Amino acid sequence: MTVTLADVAARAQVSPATVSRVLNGNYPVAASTRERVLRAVDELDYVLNGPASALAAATSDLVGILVNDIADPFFGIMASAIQLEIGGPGGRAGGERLAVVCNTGGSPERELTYLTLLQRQRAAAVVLTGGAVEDAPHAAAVAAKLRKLADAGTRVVLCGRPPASDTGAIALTFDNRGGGRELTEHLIGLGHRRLGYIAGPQERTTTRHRLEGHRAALEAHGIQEDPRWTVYGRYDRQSGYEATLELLRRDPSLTAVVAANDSVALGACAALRDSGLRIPDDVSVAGFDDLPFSIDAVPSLTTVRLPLSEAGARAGRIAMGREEPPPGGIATIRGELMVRGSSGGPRG
Amino acid sequence: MTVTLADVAARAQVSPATVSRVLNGNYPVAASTRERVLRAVDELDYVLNGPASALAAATSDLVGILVNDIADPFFGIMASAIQLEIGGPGGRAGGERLAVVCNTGGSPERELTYLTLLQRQRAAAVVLTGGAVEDAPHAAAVAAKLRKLADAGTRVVLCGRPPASDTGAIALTFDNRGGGRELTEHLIGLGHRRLGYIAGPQERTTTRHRLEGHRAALEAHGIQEDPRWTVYGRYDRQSGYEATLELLRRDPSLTAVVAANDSVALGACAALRDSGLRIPDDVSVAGFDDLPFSIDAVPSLTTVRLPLSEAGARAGRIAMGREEPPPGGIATIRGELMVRGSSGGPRG
DNA sequence: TATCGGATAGAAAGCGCTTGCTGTGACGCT
DNA sequence: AGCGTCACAGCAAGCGCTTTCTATCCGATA
Repeated sequence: MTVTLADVAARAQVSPATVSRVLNGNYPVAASTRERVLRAVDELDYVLNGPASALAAATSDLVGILVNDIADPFFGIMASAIQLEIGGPGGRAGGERLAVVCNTGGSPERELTYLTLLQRQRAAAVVLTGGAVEDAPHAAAVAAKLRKLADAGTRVVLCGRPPASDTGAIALTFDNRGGGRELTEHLIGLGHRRLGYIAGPQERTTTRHRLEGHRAALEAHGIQEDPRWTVYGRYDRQSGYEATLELLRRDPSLTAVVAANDSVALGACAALRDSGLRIPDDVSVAGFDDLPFSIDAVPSLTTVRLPLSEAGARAGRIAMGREEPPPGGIATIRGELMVRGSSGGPRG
Repeated sequence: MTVTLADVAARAQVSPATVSRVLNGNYPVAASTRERVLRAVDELDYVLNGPASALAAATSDLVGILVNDIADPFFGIMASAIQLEIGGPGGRAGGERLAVVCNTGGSPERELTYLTLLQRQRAAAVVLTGGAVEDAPHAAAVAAKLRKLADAGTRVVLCGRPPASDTGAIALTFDNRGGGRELTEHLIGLGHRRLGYIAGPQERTTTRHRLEGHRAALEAHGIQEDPRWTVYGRYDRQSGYEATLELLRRDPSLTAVVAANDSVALGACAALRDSGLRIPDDVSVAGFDDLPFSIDAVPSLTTVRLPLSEAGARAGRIAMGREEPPPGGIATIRGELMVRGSSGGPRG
């Protein structure tokens, strides 16, 4: 039925071992023999049996990429960059590895299960993207899993995620706190004193860090924060829309709204517009991430650019062992403030 | 070093066979024994060796999802929906399958290589999303590969892709032609007579079908198309921007621009704005797909909604054998015209 | 009480590949 | 001429699991 190594060997009049070596190309094989084998492979249309090979060699060519939400370009862009470096066919790397993207949907359980699945497959490497959940038991469970993976020889890289100590994982972290701070300082510099903040899900590290940056900026400028000014939500447009209406209801005198990310900011813009407010004349809006669509918003969005592609590429290279990990296994990647049309001085 | 089935068996004082049966749960095992085994599994922190299991059972729990561009929400949304149905952890399905999304970047070679990789892994199913490339040799190669996969027992589903005859693949196709036609008829109905068209990459089926629909509408209404009115490009914003400037250069009297998809339309809007033209007062714009951000454009985008989530979910279910394939193995999914603010009557 | 059949558990044969070790000529050196 | 050295090629032992076939134990049946 299916063609096996042995069939190829028989056809090429060599031993299975030789065929294997030709295919893996890590052992001297005479040119003439190699050619004969290759011809047989071709003629028989032979396809290597991945599981068998993985079993025998105790390694596989699978690389896992965990993302929170594959429909969100934030993750899509990183995943794309990682995958390009991992290899996959046509990527920059030589070997053909199967880079697989796993969608956790932000659920801790699914994250854990995917890690187990990847462990089960004896993945060569795993890259986890996006913020982590701050639930202690879960964090411990993930850390334990990561350590186990690392012990088993799987390279583990965190991309845009806080370091997980004691796990042997390399971490490329985004400076969310610094970015948040810079963004809010920009608004304060424009003269804003009453700023609403639309945060992401409460339990995520990214949410907390960005918010901390925001608050640090307020504090540094002697602005007493009003608890009414913060609303938690999800990282999507609708959440931004609803949260903005809520903010407006709580305090109509706000002159600026800082959003947890660009999608949320877009929702905020829509809500403001629907409320008859002009941007930035009545209310300034700021986002985070600088996703491609942000520049197309009207007015274009002031935001903090995160080098998603670059970070992903680097994570991918490290995962493949093609780049030295940063000293200490941790690198912090800074964002860049992008001042655009959605922010301006407050009215009056 | 690593814990194996045998270790668990030893600890539970049973044979490896019994442990395997407990884990796979398809053979009668006494409750007390089962419990003992499960406890041993837990205590030893045993993780099944995927490759070994796949080898012995001659099947794997991998499901491949091929997408053109993972950074594009069009694919992200479909992939997400597919994955949810495939199972993956926490999905609707019971079994834990590893749904992996593979990013072809629109490259035929990578598409082919990924298919081989999946074949190598003995994937349980494969879902191909997005339009195909019209290059004959490549199409034949893909068809051959799909047939081989199907023969090997892998379920193959095409989602948003034209049928591939003789391959045993189930196809859920988007009615791009019909959608394109409807969209253009809407504009014609508003009074437009000079319509520019920004197409996608020339060699893609999706590009051709949408354009054919557009032209069919023109013809049906006795509008003689001017070759200058069509510009080919890529499916991204920048391409839309550039193409629009080109269209404006070629014929400044255009009163409407139809874009190959929403991203392109957004670029078109930006270009028009930058050229001092108002939307829709001076020029109407229309997109395709109705991605989430389309409603946030200013003005919001008239477009054709494609039920990406629904289609993806259905493809996923079919791939898992949980839904009957459509009669004949082919289903056409229609889009729905969404009339919004970016289209209006021509000036004058 | 002798016999059966159902319910479990085990033994063992692979699944298809990799790889350490063992030949085996051919070559170059002294 | 004799012998160490290479460059290759093959043997065979697994890798860790599944699954067929067989053995065993028991209560049930006649």
